[in-house]
Amino acid sequence: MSEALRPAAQRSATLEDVARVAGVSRATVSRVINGIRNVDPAIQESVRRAVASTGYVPNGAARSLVTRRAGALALVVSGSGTDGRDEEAGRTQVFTDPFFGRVVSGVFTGLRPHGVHPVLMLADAPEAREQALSYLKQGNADGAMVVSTHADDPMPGLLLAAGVPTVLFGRPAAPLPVSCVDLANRDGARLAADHLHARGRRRVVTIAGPPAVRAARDRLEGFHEAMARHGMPYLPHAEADFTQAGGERAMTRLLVEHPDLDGVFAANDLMAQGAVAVLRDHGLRVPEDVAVVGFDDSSAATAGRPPLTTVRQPVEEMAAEMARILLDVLARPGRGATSVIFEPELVVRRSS
Amino acid sequence: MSEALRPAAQRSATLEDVARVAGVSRATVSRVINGIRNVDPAIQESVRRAVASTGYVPNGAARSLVTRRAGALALVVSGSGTDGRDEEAGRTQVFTDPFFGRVVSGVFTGLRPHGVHPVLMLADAPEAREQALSYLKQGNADGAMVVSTHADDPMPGLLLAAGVPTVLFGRPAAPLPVSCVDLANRDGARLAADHLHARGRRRVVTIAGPPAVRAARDRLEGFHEAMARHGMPYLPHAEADFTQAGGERAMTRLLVEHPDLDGVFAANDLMAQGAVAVLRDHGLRVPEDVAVVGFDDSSAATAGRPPLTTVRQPVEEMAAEMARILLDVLARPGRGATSVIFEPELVVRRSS
DNA sequence: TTGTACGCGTTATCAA
DNA sequence: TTGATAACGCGTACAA
Repeated sequence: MSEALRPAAQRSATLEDVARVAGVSRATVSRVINGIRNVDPAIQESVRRAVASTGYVPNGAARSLVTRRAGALALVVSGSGTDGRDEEAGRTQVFTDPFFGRVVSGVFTGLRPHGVHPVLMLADAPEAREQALSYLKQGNADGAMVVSTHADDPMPGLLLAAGVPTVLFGRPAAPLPVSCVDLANRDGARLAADHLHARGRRRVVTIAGPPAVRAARDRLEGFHEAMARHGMPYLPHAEADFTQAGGERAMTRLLVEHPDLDGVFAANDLMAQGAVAVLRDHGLRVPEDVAVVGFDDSSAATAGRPPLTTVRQPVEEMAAEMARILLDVLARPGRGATSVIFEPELVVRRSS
Repeated sequence: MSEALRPAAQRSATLEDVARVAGVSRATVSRVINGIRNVDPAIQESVRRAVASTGYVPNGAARSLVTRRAGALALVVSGSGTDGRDEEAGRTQVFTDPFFGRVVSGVFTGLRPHGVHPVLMLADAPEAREQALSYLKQGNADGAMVVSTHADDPMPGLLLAAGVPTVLFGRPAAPLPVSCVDLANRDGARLAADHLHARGRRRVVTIAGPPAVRAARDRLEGFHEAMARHGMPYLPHAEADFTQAGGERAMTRLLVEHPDLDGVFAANDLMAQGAVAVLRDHGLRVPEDVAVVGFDDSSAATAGRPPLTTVRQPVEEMAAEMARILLDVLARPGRGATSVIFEPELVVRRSS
């Protein structure tokens, strides 16, 4: 149709245009733009003027075609699919979890100084995984940060096989040669155990996370180990799904089977919050009757009443480090895998 | 250095390679890849085989250089900066809010069918805005979905001026010719008002959101209008920042000034949750002594005790629609701005 | 239906 | 220090 229909269809200025205006060659303009030295200051100035007057902005595609850099990194949320539930509800569940928000926040902290943006990818089903993988193989992102929920998540392996620079949040299940950041989950659980024991709790139960999640298993095992050292080798526990509702259901079951319990350790704050709610529903006082300890020190820990004693996981710092590691791998490839393990910390509040 | 140091540095296959293997021209391979008809089935087959054997994957940069399409859309969180607080803490605040998670979830719903991924951008300060803007101008994303917190956010205007296809979550403050999705916030507030009035509450207070947020203002005004129609023209209100902690502070203040209040309307669920906590701290029963109504129907509404009566904002649907509109604008440009207003719905739970 | 050939906007190499 | 010029990998008129 007529050009008139697209008023501002003005092909945006190219290097060529700037060069013409400045009266130099494309190459020189490119050098100025990319801050390469060896350019006459006077020429630099006139080029800058030309850039301003033409409103020139480099074309990202052309640039990455030749540099082989996309200037973007993927943040892959690699899940297990939404076990039969409504698909969108499952997604909302994942993205609404404070954990996800903290990861995003930390990633920004790590990426911002480099002017890189994260592209979000959800790999929660085979097709979605393929889609994400092909997107990465196309070079639309230079590397991937992966936070996966299931221990048997195939994504890390697939990325590695595809040669995509990758860093994981959480150690890989199989011993893959891949960089990662993680928390010393067992240590964290031990802190909780020692604390509950020191508080004189002797009938303690655990609300564990999904056994398919490595961090969940580590927390459970670490807790049980520590309690065993305190002379309490057999502890009841119920499994839940890291949600508050799941925590409520688990607490309800445990309360039926062990009405005399006096301490609860939950593998994350959301479930701990659910536990507190159920305990109070049953007329039990927290912490007088039952002490509750959570895990993560997320916003959920301070949202309820009473605020939760919890094991702090510095998610933001970890995510920022994950981003930095990836950036580093990109900057000088060929280096071996790095892994950084963070130490948890007990935060005592009023629930214990 | 020596090539040997980079084992798998094998330049990935190009169209050219595939063509050679299949014994056809680049053009034909391209046609097969892009599903263009008029290709002999036999040739199609041999091309596919060649693609498989070479492990060919199209190069995104080269492709978008010629198609002028990035295949990515930006999700811009355009804030006001972190009013003096710690920068990362403010970010975590934003990303941890259930609202953000729901937006992300909905965006995925809208984008997934088209194989497009959202690249996340945080424009919470002048530099960040510039960075985001230039990223978009470089063509790294084909359009932007903007959820901005402040009414006087310059981002929509800047994007429009830059010619970036844009859709807003929430009407623009100034009457810009830009597409958007929004909620009929005043109607929602009216639902809450009518409900509280029907419940016989006559000493009602409001916890409003930041006046700089348009939705917050609309909810406050809508509530007051409706209450005025019920014969209660003057209602006390306190302003907070949409966080639970803010809600707690506001509730505390209101309680001091109006110890006899019997109803609270909060402009979002997080603040309502905070209000409930404070009310219970003061020995007041919800809903017997004080009825509380929230807004959003986010996960916070069902997290606490009692679960909140609230005005449902279908954030996921709205975000999905925002994505679809943007996709549509991209598909056929030159169309006027579309705006879709969603209707809120009262969800009665036990807090009122 | 297939192939040829050009252009997309940069960066980078090599002379000058 | 600067300027030609060759890639980079792909889509697509146009010709065959």
